[in-house]
Parts: sequence; structure tokens; C-alpha cells
Amino acid sequence: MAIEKKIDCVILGLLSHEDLTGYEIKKRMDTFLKYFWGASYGSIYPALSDLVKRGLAGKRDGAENNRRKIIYSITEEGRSYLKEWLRIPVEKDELRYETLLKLFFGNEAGVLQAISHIDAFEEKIKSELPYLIGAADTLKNHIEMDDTHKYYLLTVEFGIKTYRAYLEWCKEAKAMLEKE
Amino acid sequence: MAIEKKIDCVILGLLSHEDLTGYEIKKRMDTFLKYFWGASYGSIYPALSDLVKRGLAGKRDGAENNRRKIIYSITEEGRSYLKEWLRIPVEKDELRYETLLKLFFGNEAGVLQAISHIDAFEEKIKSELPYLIGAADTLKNHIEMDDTHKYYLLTVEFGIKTYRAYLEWCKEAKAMLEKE
DNA sequence: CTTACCATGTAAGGCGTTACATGATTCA
DNA sequence: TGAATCATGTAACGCCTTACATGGTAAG
Repeated sequence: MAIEKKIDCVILGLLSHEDLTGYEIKKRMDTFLKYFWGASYGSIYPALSDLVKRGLAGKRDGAENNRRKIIYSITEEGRSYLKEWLRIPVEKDELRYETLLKLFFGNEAGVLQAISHIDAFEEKIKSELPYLIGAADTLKNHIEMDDTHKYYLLTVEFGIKTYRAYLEWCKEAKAMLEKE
Repeated sequence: MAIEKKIDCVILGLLSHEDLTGYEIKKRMDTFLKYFWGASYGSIYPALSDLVKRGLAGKRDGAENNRRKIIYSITEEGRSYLKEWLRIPVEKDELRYETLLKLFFGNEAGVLQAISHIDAFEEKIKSELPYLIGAADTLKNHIEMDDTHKYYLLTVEFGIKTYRAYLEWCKEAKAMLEKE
């Protein structure tokens, strides 16, 4: 079992780029990490408190007007912790594709239902792909400026490649099911 | 929130193909569903008891010699339950790619470490791909015989397509990181 | 004026893994 | 005879999501 909790590492990773509020951390996850990682407020805020308690992050008040705001930053200890986690090999990559599960048992439900699941999957991928392509284009235009962008681009391109493979598969899978 | 627990659906799905023991269910998951779903004994056995309690599965003794063995089968109620789950749209497909996470924060650790994570990922994919290709070939040779095979083939081809996309990405990602 | 967004947090409960516990059989 | 595989199960615990609770601000 891992000593490092993933949520801590993600937060620390984001804080290694810039100081952020809990709300902003969630935002970053929902945009940059969306297609390969996710977390809810219910895990982010407690993790943030815990990180501060352990000295891996610091907090400061950043309130403007009447709006409360707590800005978190990474400490030196936090940076070491992150580096150590980055150094050790990946434990496991996990996927839980409900779409494939429903497809695997498709004979119970029939061809039409299988196709409708593939259609829904295809729609979702098609709607997300332009965003990824847009992000890649933007990143390519100022790759020299910031090193973090280079790594971000890497993950975006992973997304683009796999999404395109998904779309190809959707087409072929439907063709196979329809020729009957 | 879903009323249906995924573990119940997976088990019921496997039982819709054939009668199985808990041990065999785990085996099926570790082979057929491996690259898009997983579960441990700690979730399978309790789920099985629960399924019987709710009348969705039946159990019978299948002991041979001195070896105890409990064979589970799907009931009519179980089949309806499965069909209903199969009918409703997919809730969500989830992935948690630790590899991409470590890569996203790669600037903290440097190019060499990023490459070593990609290498490890590539190795894993390369070692699993032949198994998928072998499965696809076998399935293609008796696709007419059994309808369940057709759907199994669909998921295997999903695996092959995405794995190939992964490998392409690995190559390009490393090339990008190395040109420096 | 109301909807969407900014912003933080807690409590309950679900889900599932890991580790443990036990014991038979098969094969080298 | 020891390792691998067959076979079933429980207990502790961790992690996370959902739902709830609260309140300010910006924009239409």
C-alpha cells in the first residue's frame, strides 16, 4: 500500500505551480486534469487542512471585500514530499469503463442497446475533443516560456491520441454490430 | 446516485453467461475485464451473499472430493435486474491515471524521471498487448458460434486500439522530452 | 431579482481494498 | 515437501462521494 495519499499529491502538485484556494484547486482539476483524474470538495478541503497540519502546505488569508478566501501555498517540506512521490514508480493506473462493461454483457440486452451506449460514448468524446485540441494549440504557441506547459501539453496529447482512438473504435464497433 | 451497485452488475453479468464460483468470478475479471474493470475477493464474496439474499442469484453446493465449492447462478429476477441496468444510460466512465498525474507535475522532478515513468508505462502496455491480440484472433475464428463472443471481441478491440494509441503517444512523448 | 458563480466546510454513509484466517489439492 | 493454485470468507480501515449548510458577489 502506498504511504502517499493521491489527493495530497495532486494538491501539492498544483500548489507547486502556483498558490491557490481550495475552490481554484477544484477548478484546475475540472479543467486540466479532468480526463484522467477527479476529486470533490469533500476530499479537497479536508486534505488541505491536513496538509497544513503536517507542514506540507501553508495557508494565508486572501480575503477581498467581504469575500472570504484562503490561499494555500506549498512549503519546502511539501515540495520534498511531492518530489519523493514523483520519484517512486507508478503504483497503478486504474480505469473503470462502465460503457465497456455494459457492452461486454451486451448479448443480454441486444444490438440496439449496445449501439446506443456506443453513441452516447461517442457524443461525449466528440464534445470534449475540440477543447483538448484547442488547449494543445495554445500550449504549442508558448512552449518556450514555461516548463510546466511542456508537461501539461504531454498529458493533453495523451488525451487527444486516446480520444481519436476511441472515435475510430466507435465507428468500427457500430459497423460490426450493424452488419446483421 | 445510482441504485445499482456496479459490483452486483458485473457479477450478474458474468453469471448471465455461465454458472460460476466466487473464485472463478474473480478469475474472469482478472482476464476478460482486466483492462477496464477490477474487483477483489473482499468485495466479490459479500456481494455474492447479498445477491442470494435478494433473490437475484442462487447458490448450490458443487463440492468435489474434499474441496468445498459453491456454485452461483443467476435467477430470473437477477436477469431482469441486469437487463434494467443494461438499459439505462452509462453514468460515468472513470479513469485514474497516476502516470499522467506524475507527468503533469513533471517539471518538479525533471525530464529523466518523466521519461522513466513513460518507459514503465510503455513496458506494461507492450507486455499486455499480445494477449489482447491473441484473444481477438481466437474470437474472430468462432464469432458465429456464440453471441457473447461478439461483445467480448468488441471490448478486446477497444483495448487493442487504445493500447496502440498509448504506444504511439509514448514514442512521441519521449521524443519531445529528449530533444533538449 | 434571480441565476450563476465564488467560496468554504461538515456529516453520513457507501464502497472497496488490504490483511488476515483457514484449509485442501496438484505438481515439480 | 514445498510452492502454486483452488477456494471461501471476515474485519479493519481508508478514502471518497453525496448531500447538506451557509453566505457573498456579479451579471443579465
